[in-house]
Amino acid sequence: MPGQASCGGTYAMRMTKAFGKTLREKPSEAEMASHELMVRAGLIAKLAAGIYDYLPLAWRSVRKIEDIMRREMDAIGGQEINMPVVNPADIWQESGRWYDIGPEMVRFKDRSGRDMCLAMTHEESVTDLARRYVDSYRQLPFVLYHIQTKFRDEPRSRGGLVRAREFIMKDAYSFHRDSEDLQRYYPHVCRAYERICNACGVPVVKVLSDVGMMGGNMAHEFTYLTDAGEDTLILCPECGYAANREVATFRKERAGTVGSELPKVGATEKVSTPGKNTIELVCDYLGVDPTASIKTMIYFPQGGEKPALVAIRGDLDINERKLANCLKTSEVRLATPEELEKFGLVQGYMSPVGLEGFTVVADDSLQEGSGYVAGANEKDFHLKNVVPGRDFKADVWADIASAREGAPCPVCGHPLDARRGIEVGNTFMLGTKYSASMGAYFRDEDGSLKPMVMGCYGMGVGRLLACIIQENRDEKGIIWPVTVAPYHVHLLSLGTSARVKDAAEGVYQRFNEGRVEVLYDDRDESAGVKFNDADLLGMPVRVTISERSLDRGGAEIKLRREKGSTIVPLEELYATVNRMIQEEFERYRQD
RNA sequence: CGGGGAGUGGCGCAGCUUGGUAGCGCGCAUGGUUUGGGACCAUGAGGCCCCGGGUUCAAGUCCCGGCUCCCCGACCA
Repeated sequence: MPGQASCGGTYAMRMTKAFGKTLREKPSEAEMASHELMVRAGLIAKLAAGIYDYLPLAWRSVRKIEDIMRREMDAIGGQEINMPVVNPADIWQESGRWYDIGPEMVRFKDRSGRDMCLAMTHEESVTDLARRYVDSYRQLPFVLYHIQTKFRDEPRSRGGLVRAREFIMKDAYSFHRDSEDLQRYYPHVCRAYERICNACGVPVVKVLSDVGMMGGNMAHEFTYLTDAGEDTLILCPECGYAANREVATFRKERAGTVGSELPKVGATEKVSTPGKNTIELVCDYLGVDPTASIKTMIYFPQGGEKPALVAIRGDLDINERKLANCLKTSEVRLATPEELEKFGLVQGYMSPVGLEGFTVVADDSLQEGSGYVAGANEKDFHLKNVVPGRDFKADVWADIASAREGAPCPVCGHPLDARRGIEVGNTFMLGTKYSASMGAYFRDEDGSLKPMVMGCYGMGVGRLLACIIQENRDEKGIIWPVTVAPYHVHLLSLGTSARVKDAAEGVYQRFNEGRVEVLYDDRDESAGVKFNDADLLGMPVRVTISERSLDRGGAEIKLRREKGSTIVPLEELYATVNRMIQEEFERYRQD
């Protein structure tokens, strides 16, 4: 069958022989629909928090998902390899990540005391491979990928396979002569990613994202939109702008502020504002709009040396991801009230005016306008007529504001939407972060030695499986897209009469010989149990054989995703079922 | 790591307030009756009530400590 993944040569399975069972009730551990269904249908079993067994049905799907990934990665020049789960520490020390990454990476010593770790991703090992095998620009570009189990000791696993600690991931790495070549290649990966997700029945949107621990200069996420998601995306319904909230921008338009109406303001003026320790209270009290006020917070960068004083327009919120990025640190932490006290500051009355010893970071929203209200750095007092640049200087001017629903789109100005989603895959333009630090150089045409320019592209296999089920289901159970269904056909017999049994066995035989992927419910169960299990397990085509169907002339055929059914004579069953499967595949055909 | 919740046969839960023989539904086993939407009858098996300490004549229940798991947040793919 075209485009059809094989499952190790096993086409048919009797339910009386199949390992696993279905659960009638919702397991207490499951919150998300996909998680509940995967446990109830006997797809996965939890061994520990975030650590799961994949049972036979799930594993068949996993292999089909992987084959779709292979097909698409091969189509854009990928070559599959496999890299070790266990890495020696030294390559991670070379890249620096041994020191940057926290306890989410599992570290241990081997018997001779050598530092080792469980690779949570494979930039280091693939870069090591590249530096040992590549000498010349003539060998570039190339793309390697592998599909492998990874372990990250997540602070909080959730949603079954959505966020597991041990998970299967497809990771691809491309190596280029220069960044232009990477930029030419990058869109091909993005297209492949969309094709993979679409082939699996999971719609995704491509959004701008933070580079995170990978480093590099540009990154996208491929996100499945669902309320059960854990990422927040900022989307423009008008022009298609899409970004993770971590990096999303927006137009900081001003609406009738004091500053814009009064280009020239006098010296700052200290005013009494007893008890007015929030933007809302102080603005109400002084009768000014929050857009004419300055919000000030103190943060400590990771490592915690010099604190940062962060100023932003009063109506906006600080985006800690953006702040961390512009402070060139991995994360930031808000100062506690006790720490503020040590600096002689009071929460609610702070401002950058007249303070020293801080890295002052100001949001670019404050670059325009003047005559702001800001804290006086004294309890119960604020300052009026504060002019950024005149009354305080910032060490860094940057966009550190958090985009939110309703803010104007940075591209077209239309109000933005905020949606939840699950990140299925990501693509990074890494640049030379790893090749330069690990010495992966090549000789270019002009004789010069250059670091290879890299891209890396990850996609979670188990997470995609969870998304497939989250998206393709109803109140009765899973509705597998045929492309990734464990079996294509669910054959069930009702009743114990020899007539029915013989007919069902005959059909099963015929399907088996014809290599139709069929799950045969040959159990001695009541009709209700069999139908409900068939709905729960969700194979695309259901074939029912019973006294009633035989009286009506054959077997009943029903698509899981549709309501109606038809009776087909037994002689025509094989051909009809094959045609229906073909038609189902057509629905997921790409291009 | 902060906040909340839960650990009782395989699964889902009650019992704990007010200490006194460990229960229900589903599942499982055996026999029988059933078979188009989670059937019925009968019989039966299955428990370190998360762990450790304490109080008490007596602890699933009260007290102290710990572990595990789930949810929200932080963080992350």
